[in-house]
Order: sequence, then structure tokens, then C-alpha cells
Amino acid sequence: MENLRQRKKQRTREALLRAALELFTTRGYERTTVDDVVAAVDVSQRTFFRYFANKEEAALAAVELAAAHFVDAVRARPPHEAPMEALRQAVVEGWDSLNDVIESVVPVELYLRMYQVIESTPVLLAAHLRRSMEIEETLARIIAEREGLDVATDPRPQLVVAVFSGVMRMTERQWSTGVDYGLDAMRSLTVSYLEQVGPALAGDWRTD
Amino acid sequence: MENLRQRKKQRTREALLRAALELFTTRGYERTTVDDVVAAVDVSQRTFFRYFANKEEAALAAVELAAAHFVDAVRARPPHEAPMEALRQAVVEGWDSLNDVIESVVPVELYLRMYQVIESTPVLLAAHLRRSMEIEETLARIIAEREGLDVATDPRPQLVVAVFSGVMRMTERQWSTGVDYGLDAMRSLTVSYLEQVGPALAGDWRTD
DNA sequence: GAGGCTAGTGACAGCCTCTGACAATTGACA
DNA sequence: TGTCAATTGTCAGAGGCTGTCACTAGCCTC
Repeated sequence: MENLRQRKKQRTREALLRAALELFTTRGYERTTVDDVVAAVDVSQRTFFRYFANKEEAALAAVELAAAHFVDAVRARPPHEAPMEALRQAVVEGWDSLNDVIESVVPVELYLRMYQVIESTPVLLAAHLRRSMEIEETLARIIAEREGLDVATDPRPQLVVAVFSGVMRMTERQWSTGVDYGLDAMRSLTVSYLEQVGPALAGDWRTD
Repeated sequence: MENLRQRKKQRTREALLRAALELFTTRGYERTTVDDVVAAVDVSQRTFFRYFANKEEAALAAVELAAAHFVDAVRARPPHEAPMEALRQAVVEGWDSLNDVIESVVPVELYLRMYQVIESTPVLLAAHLRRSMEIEETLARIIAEREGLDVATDPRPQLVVAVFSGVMRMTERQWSTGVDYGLDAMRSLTVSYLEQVGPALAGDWRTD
């Protein structure tokens, strides 16, 4: 940040990212070429690929930020909480600060629109799911450490995280395909689903 | 099958698929070009893309077959079983016939090796996860229908399937990264994990 | 069984993503 | 200000994928 050089780099990256998201969300991801993006910022194509390993990375950059924010929130949870409770609280509370975190890079509105593009673009969805998987691994390690367990031998941390993530992805999908919710609606959806997991697993629904 | 024409097509497809898997599993997915594959079968590159929408599709073709087989197994479950039990039984029993199903297209050994390649190749893993997601949707619809529910309004079918799939993916990963198991070991792993889901969710592990 | 019909293939040509190599530029710092 | 290092541009090229068009080989009818 101190250097003019660093500031310039920062600005170039942000300009590229913003231009990319803007184009992806209006014209569509597939119908936007990297050349389109660099033309909007007026840099060479080579420069784009110096900032982003590939086209996907630019498309997922904002979501990536949100995910990292959430992982941090889990790390900050008091150690006495039970695993599932810690995860749940992390989402609920992480949401409050999410807005600012995102806004520091791109307009939240752009972030939200991009979410829908990801969910409806096969290649991006695939990449997103893979990243989510990696995050699950991280979470499992965090949980295991909290509980003083070894991830390699005890499957419980991974199981809890897998269940939790399953619910989270359900929420994502529900949110992105439904009527346009804000961040708040998504939070309450998450909570609601998490409450239903136990009963849903517990067997026969037809006795209700 | 009746026509000579159809038989020829079938043979071309199988030859391409087998050559592709053979190359992917020995040389690696990324280090194998489509040109390599078509050279091994001696057809034009254009022909490859007439049989497979893209390179990924060829790589995932065998796994796709297995997945379809499993979905059928779920459909065949007697309607009185509880959702989770039906899913569990489908895996366990589907496994017995899986061998023959696969072998009718490619050697099982090749299928197993390909599984490891998928799990260790980011692009393929991403594509595989996306496909798995689509299968989850199908399963949720099946479960909902069994129970006479509407998937759109009742989240429970999706929840159960999400949990179940989470466990399955855990198993896949465990299997593919671990010591080389056979199909049998994978089955018992699945069963074992499914048994632990309930307890793992139930809260405080430190009271044990 | 000859000839028309059509499915399947090959041969280009071309777009787009991504990479390596090298030259040119621009900020940093003595 | 001059040297050094970091950033960018240019160029060339591989690899995945698509459209087009001509051609071949199986099919089907008369």
C-alpha cells in the first residue's frame, strides 16, 4: 500500500475484477471473453492472466473472499461450544460483517448478482463446488483441533462439516434460484434448515 | 445394434473411451491431449467431439454409468422403507451388480484407476462434484415422491439426500486417497460412516 | 442390384483460453 | 540522475472446441 507501485497494482486488479464481474453479470460468463474484459480496462490480455490464474478465478474472487471471512468466524468461536453450534453461530454472526468485507472490494450488489451467475453457469458451479470442498477440509481440521481429535482417525469432524455444508449449499441454491432475497433472508433460511436436519434424519416422516 | 452402422458407432465410441481412460490413467488427464486419444484410435479429432461433448465427458463416462446404476437401485427400493434406509440399502445392494454393469463397457480395474485420477485432478473433481449435485436433485425428487411430498415446499427430502451424499463423498475421498481398497472395503466404509452420523450430530463428543 | 438417400466421418479454418519468452517501460532508491 | 527491479506489452504457439462442407459407406426402395 505504501508504494505507488503497490497501489497501482491494487488498482489494476480491482479494475479488472470489477470489469469482469460487471461483464459476467450482464452479458453472461461464457459470452464474455477475456479480451472483452481487458479491453474495458485497457491492459493487455497477458496482464489479466498475471492477476488471475484463469477466467474462473476472477469470477469466483468475491465469493472466495466471503468464504474466507466465514472460516475466520469459525476460528473465532469460543472453544466451549459444541461443533455444530460453533458452525451455526459463525454463519449467523459472520453475516453481519460480511457486507463491509465485500464492499471493500466490489459493490455488494455486484457480488449478489455474481452469485446467481455462478449458480447458473455449469463451469463456474463446478469450480465453486470444488472450492467449497477444500473449505470443508479446512473446517474439519478446525473442528478437530477444537475437540482435540485427529482428523485422520476420527471421522466425526468431517461428518459434522459434511452435514453442515450440505445444508449450506442447499441454502445457496434455494436462495439463488428463488425470488431475489437479500442477505438477511438467506441467514434465516440457513437457521431454519439447520433446525430441521435432526428431525429429518430421524426416520419416518409419515407419522406426523 | 441391429444395423452394421449402429454397431460400428458403438465400437468407435468404446474404442475412444477405452483409449482415453487408458491414457488418462497412465499419462495423466492434463498431459493427455485429445489428439493423443484420437491418434490411438485413428479417427479425426472432430469425431471425438461428436461422441463426447468435451474431454471431461469421456473421463467421467464410466463413473456416470455407476451413478445411474445407483439411482436405479434407489428407485427399486420398496416404498415402506424410511428414506435414509432406502438410500443405504441401495448403495449396499447396488454394489453387488455394479461390477457387471461397469465391465460391460470398460474393465473394472480401469474404472477404479480412473476414479483416483478424477479425485486428484482439480478440473475433473470439479466436474464430478457438479454431476453429483445433479444426482442429488434426482434423488431428492425420488424420495419426495416415495413419501408423497412436494420437493419445492418441504426441505426434508433434500436435507436427507444432502446428508447422505455428504457421507458418500467422504467415503469416495477416503477410498481414493487411502491404501488401494477394492469395492468391498468401500462398501463397509459407507455403512460405518452412516452409522456414525446420528451420534456425531448429537452434540458434545467430549463426554465420551 | 442399381441408384438415390442419409448418417457418419474427415478436413479445414477459426475462436478462445492459457503459457512461455523476451523486450519495453516505469517506479524505487542510492 | 543513473542503475536496478518490478510490471507490463508483444509475439508466438499449444490445446480445447465449433461450424462448415465435401465425401464415403451403409441403408432402403424400386
